[in-house]
Amino acid sequence: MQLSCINTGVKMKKTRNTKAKTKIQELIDSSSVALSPSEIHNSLEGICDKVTIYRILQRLMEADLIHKIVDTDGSIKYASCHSCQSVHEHDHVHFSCEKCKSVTCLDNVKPKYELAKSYMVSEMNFIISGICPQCS
Amino acid sequence: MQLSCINTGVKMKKTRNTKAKTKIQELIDSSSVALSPSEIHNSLEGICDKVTIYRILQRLMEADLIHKIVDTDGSIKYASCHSCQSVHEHDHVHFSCEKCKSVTCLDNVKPKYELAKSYMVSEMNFIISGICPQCS
DNA sequence: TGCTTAATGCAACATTGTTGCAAAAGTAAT
DNA sequence: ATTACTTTTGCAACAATGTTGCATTAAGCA
Repeated sequence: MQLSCINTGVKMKKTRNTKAKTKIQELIDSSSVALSPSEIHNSLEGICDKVTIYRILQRLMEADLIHKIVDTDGSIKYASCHSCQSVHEHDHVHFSCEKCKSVTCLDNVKPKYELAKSYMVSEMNFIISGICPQCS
Repeated sequence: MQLSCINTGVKMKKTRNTKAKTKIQELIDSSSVALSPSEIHNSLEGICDKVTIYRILQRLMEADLIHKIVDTDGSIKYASCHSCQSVHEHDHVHFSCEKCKSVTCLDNVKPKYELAKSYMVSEMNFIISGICPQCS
């Protein structure tokens, strides 16, 4: 049984590889910065509806092919999962440049913190804003 | 010259203490969890327009009386500045409970990370989601 | 080729946040 | 207290982002 879903976990759903899905996945994979749904929509220039983009992004998330980043202003961006292979973790830092407005993954920068054991951690979103090396 | 603005920095603007501003400030100060603009609006039950709330929150931010937190889903919440007195820093961790949906400041939890010197840091938003002590 | 079901487009809607402008209210001086 | 000045507010209208239902289209398998 061939599944396009990488997730080897509990619930497997059959997902189909459509043109739009392939395009979006390629776009995110080839991008050095995280992309917002509207940026993706503009890049694809009417290849599909905005609703479709939201739904495809959701599917790519569930398939662990991309991950979501919440930017400093609360806007949502998506980036490819470069650093995570078998183990799927997004505990790395993101950087948001105030000048060029780019959001990038700092895959090898992982924050250390001490939390009381009474907290059960499932996810984290760590974004640092400032000026990136290219802009300074 | 008496100013209601704590910010001792460059540009000082005279701000007036209105009923709505006082109420909002009191509400945020007395809350143990971070509040969203709509939550504030509901709590105040029509004491003022939603536009006014956004503008007051902006003013309280500029006066360094409150700070903004971007939740896991990108929604914006505001919390009082308990931990920062003269030095105004928001380098502490926030916790977002998936069960009770509360966002709290962990004032004494400060993450450590190593960033290349080529990055100029100005702010950070670190939010960890999971289950809080009260819900587990 | 045909069947089943996932995926899409469209329209309509919900939420959040913003802008301009006239009216109201706070603050200081008279 | 009254006046004068400026900030603050309310209203309406708008913009951006994201969601839902449903009919239609198309992917993938037998």
